[in-house]
Amino acid sequence: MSQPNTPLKTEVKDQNDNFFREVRLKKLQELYGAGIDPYPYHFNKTHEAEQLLELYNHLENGQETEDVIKVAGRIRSMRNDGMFIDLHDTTGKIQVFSHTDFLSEKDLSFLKLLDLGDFIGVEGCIRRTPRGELTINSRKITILCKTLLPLPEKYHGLNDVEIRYRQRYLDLIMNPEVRQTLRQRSQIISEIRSYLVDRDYLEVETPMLHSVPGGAAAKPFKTHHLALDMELYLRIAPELYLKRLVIGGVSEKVFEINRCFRNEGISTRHNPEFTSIEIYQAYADYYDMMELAENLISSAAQKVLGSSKIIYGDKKLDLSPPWPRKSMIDLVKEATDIDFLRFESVLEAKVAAENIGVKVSHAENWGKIVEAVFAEKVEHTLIQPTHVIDFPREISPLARVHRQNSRLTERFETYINAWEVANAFSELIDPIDQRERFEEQMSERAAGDEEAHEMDQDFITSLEYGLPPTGGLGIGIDRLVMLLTNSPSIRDVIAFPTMRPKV
RNA sequence: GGGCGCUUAGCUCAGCUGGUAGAGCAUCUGACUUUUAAUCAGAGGGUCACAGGUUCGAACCCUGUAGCGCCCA
Repeated sequence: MSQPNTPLKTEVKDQNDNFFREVRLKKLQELYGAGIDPYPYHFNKTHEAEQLLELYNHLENGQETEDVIKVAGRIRSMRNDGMFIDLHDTTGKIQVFSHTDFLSEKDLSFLKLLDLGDFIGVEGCIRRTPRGELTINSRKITILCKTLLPLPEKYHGLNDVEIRYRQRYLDLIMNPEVRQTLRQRSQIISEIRSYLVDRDYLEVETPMLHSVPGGAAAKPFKTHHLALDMELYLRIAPELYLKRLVIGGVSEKVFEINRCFRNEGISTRHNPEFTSIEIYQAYADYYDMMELAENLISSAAQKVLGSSKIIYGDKKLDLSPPWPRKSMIDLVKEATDIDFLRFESVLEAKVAAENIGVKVSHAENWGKIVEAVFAEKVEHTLIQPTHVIDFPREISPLARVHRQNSRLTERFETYINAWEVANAFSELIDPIDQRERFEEQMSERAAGDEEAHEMDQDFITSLEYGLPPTGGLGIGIDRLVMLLTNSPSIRDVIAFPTMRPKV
């Protein structure tokens, strides 16, 4: 229960904020006093700012019209005591002109109650000023929302990265490129979705709450269900559920675009919650998935940016398919002159890795050693899109054994700008092999690898009812959006990145 | 987890060798009234992230803490 006599609690940071609020609260009271509702319910706008700029593109300097239009937006600038207002809506800016020729004394005095940041609706006639600015001669201004706090400074804007991420709404108001990036994110996801839906892939949803976290090597977030009194985990990947759907035959082709959660550190390329797409296609193998990855990504770039050649930082990236396919073993051989397939024992591989300065103290099997050498010696060289194919079996417990070499699997990861952007396999469909892989993972877990996969008995059971040959592909949406929007940090492409609470 | 750096007015930033707080924008008052970061005059606005320490004296030096950033694992 709230106490009736306690003053209204606000999010005000300090006394100075109060000073700015006091001024605006006074204006708010004056609006009420004049019988004006500072928070009305509705406004009938007829045009967007950008639309007007196009519609009246032909209007010459100094030319006036009798066309009455209505626009709405936020006041971003006022000059000459409110005589000139820059009104911004989500499409752009239009200038509003208020003059005694068109407005009463009462209307003009109302202007004094407006502040930068307030939302207003304007009705008036379109003209172009002698200096060429498209302008509305206002006949009537309606306040649509009185603001209580001032916006950051208009010229230098908002730079403080901490405020930008914590109060993203301010970042969005002040920085057009932030709006642009988030709009492009939406478009990219939308294009990926329609590419797949157009080709008869079925979009599905699988659980976010897992009793056994699976489908990836990662530490999960733990939570608790009260009524069932049980531990649950936020999912680290949807993989095992999506395969169950293919087993069930809801569709031969399914995909899910949704959040995953991994309990690990934060960096410019990692956020604890991130968006991925996973796609499964019956009767397909990893070669089909390579083509799908290339087509999905290049067509998204084409649709959203108008080109499959993109610029990221100081690099030019060409996403036009096809992308080179190189085996992990060969890439390591090219970089180090060492053919790890030669080594039959873990010890031989370990010595070879250590001889070239790669630390493998925690790598207790051949596959992990190869992976460590790859990560250190090769990864940073993979700037242009490259499918790295044929991963060691030990680090790929959900991928099918390679048809030519039983030490490897039919798995690939796609690297762009040295980042892992996609991960895909010919899925392991043999239930007996899958059980053995899980058992190997369990012994690694017992040996201290917290990220090793857990046994999922129901998944094995589902495989025993039969998963057809299937190709699976996962793409990290956030990193893809970073690449396509030239964003240096993953936080730039996530509207509300994870932050530690302040105070 | 480790290293380096940042934190000063609402915002953007100065602040010298340690001597007690500055500018622009924003706000308020007034002038002006077809401006384009409008202009002019004046005013108000500070727990210098937080907590200790050194010192006659700390935004500044030292230690710790917090948040944030970059790099590394």
